[in-house]
Amino acid sequence: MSGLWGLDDESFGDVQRPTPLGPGSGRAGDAIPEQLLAGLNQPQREAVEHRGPALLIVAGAGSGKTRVLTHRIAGLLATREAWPSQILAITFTNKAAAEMRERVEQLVGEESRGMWIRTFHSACVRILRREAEEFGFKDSFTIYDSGDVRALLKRLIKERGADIQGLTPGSVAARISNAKNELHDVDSWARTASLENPLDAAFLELWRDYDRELRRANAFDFDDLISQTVFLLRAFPRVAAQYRKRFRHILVDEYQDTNAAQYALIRELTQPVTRAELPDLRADLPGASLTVVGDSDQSIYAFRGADIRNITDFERDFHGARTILLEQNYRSTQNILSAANAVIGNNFDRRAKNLWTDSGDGAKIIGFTGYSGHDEAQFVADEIVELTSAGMSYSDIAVFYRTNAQTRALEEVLIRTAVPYKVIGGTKFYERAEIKDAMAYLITVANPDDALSLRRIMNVPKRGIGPATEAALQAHADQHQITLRDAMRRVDEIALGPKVAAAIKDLAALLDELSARPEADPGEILRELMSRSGYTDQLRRSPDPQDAARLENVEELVAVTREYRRQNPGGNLIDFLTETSLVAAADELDDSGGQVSLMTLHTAKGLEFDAVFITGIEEELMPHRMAAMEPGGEAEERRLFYVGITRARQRLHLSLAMTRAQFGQVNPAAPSRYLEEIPAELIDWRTPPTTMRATSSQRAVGRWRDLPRESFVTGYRDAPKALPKGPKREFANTITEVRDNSGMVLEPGDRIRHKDFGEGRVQAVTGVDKKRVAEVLFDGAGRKRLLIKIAPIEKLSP
DNA sequence: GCCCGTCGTCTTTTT
DNA sequence: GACGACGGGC
Repeated sequence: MSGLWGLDDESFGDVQRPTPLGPGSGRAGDAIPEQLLAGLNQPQREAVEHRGPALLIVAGAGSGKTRVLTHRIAGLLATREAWPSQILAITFTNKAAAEMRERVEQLVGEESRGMWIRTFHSACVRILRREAEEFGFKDSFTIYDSGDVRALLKRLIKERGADIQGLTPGSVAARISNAKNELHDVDSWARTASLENPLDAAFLELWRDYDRELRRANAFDFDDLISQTVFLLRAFPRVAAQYRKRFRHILVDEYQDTNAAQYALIRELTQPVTRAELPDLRADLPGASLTVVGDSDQSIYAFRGADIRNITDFERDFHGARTILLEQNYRSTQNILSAANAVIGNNFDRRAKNLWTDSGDGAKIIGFTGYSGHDEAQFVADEIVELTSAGMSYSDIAVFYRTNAQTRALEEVLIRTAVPYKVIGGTKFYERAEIKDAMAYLITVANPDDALSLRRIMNVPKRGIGPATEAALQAHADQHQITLRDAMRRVDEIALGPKVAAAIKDLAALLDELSARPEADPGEILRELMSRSGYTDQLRRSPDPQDAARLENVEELVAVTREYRRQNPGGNLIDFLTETSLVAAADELDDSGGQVSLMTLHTAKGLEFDAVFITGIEEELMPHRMAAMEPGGEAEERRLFYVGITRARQRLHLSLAMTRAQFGQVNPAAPSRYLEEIPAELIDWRTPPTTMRATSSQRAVGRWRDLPRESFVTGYRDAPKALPKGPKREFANTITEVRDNSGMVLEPGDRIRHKDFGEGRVQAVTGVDKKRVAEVLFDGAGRKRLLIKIAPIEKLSP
């Protein structure tokens, strides 16, 4: 236990200092400086000033909760009620944590050093690494992401032959995750389950296998990070007492998204400390003061165990709690807020809350109904062009959708229209095979016990180590109770061909050599691994043009690791891997980029933009057909829509399509029920939706799929006029279709023909090279900007 | 052991 | 329409 806290900036503040203040003991001598209170409205001010054991700040969307939290922290420091090291602020994303840290630093300067402002997961990783030895783990443990979990389960299911029972990696992973979020372990779950059910019995065995494999690999999954921390604090009271003594003020953001395990963690950390537990205390300490901020209307993570009761029952849970309501909105126009209020008002069983602003009605919400997802995407692109030519910056615009699959059409059209964009989340980069390979190499170096990563790279690049050889190695490992990595080192003991044996030995030697340098620059380790393993050579020599792109990706990863080292001097390989494991989608957001942001509605939470597009507002998509079946799912989907609406500051666009492609198949789509909940006068429909929904649910889907287009048009609710007719639009689709117009020379005045927009005249040409953009006035479709290189156009005449 | 073609499955949201 | 599983030919 000694050396628990090094002499770094996080050493314990002495709680017994001259102005000792437990929660509830009243205020310190110093008053909160007026500059920290200036500009706050009355409830905000109260939320900053209140002192007591527990405080719930119910913060409606855009009501300035980050401001309140940061000013509250600054106030605690300025009055000397707390030392920085006594503050623990917990968020859900790194971006939120970084923003909070930055804003506190702006308010109090250097003094913020030593505070823990972290996500749930990274705070827990930190505790687990510090206590690993005590707990029987190595502090070099690695973290399995959902892909790793599935890969492991896939193998285990196959080994047990459980696949015939219909158990899939996905379903088993979800069940284990849910159970762990409920703070179950295998044994406690077994006690509550009825094991006569063969499916449950098989699941239980798999879970046991899975946990055993994780332990053997010296690895944790995401859910373990929280639950194991709770188990640790419960099992080792002395360890728990250290943390309880240290953290005197705990603040939790987005409290409505906490699950049972996270709730338990907060409970553990806010328990009092007695002298019996920590003899060096001069007196017993009351539990830390707890401040939570949240909004039950924005609870959208029930599917991963978030329990809305954590926030609704807060006052009952935490004795002496005070609740403060923030309802004044500083973000959106009244029109946007009215729409949001109207939608969320349809959720029963909620504490009434009404967002308001004094900043005026603003523009009307714009609505659009497209024929197809492509048509809808074209609307989005056209509006973006209009907004930006009116002076709005790309980075102030965001496009939201319910499912990641919807990005395809949007991306195709945005590329063609030359709108710069970035897809947030989707985590594409780290999911590429070559990046996963490179990361597996790094993990294998950092954590030699991790057999999953070792298996992944064992035969990449090809070394002639096939399934049979791998099985022989594993058998040898099992037989001698050693790890797979040990078995590779001792390959001489196995009867294998000389070529394969030499390859295995070489690989083991390379990995061991780099494992011996745990503090080396991660970028340097990666570079050596990639070149000495032959990985880069294999890509370089390949005739496949895609391998050139893969090589570039690997090089980009090397650049990422180097950048990491630059930002975190002394950051070692384990630190780097931890950070990359815990990045959330929202963390990728970079507002300096000058790009439109594309993301799911879930990712959008906590963000705001001048202009927002919410797309795919259709039945089956919003509410999503899967969610609608779950208990409480329909209400949660409504909250999701509400979250999307309230992200917009100035302009809100709502769009849907009459048909939506899925699996390459086109299906009819009906307007979402939520659209009808918005008062009609708030929306200016460019093209209104049909009232198809009323009948669609009663009709066999196949029946009206074949109806002529006119039947879509008749029966529009108060439709001013029929949808624009005209030739059926064919959208040039896949961007993978190789089109290269780089040779085409266009000048103002040229006539061109576009595949979708028909004929038009070039007005101007800007940009250089691959990024040349033509501004074209089409005879029928109006003004468009096109990326010349890839636009589906042909030149007609000079 | 490796390569390549065919066929079936799948998609909700994420730390 | 993408990806993985599987089987046949080398």
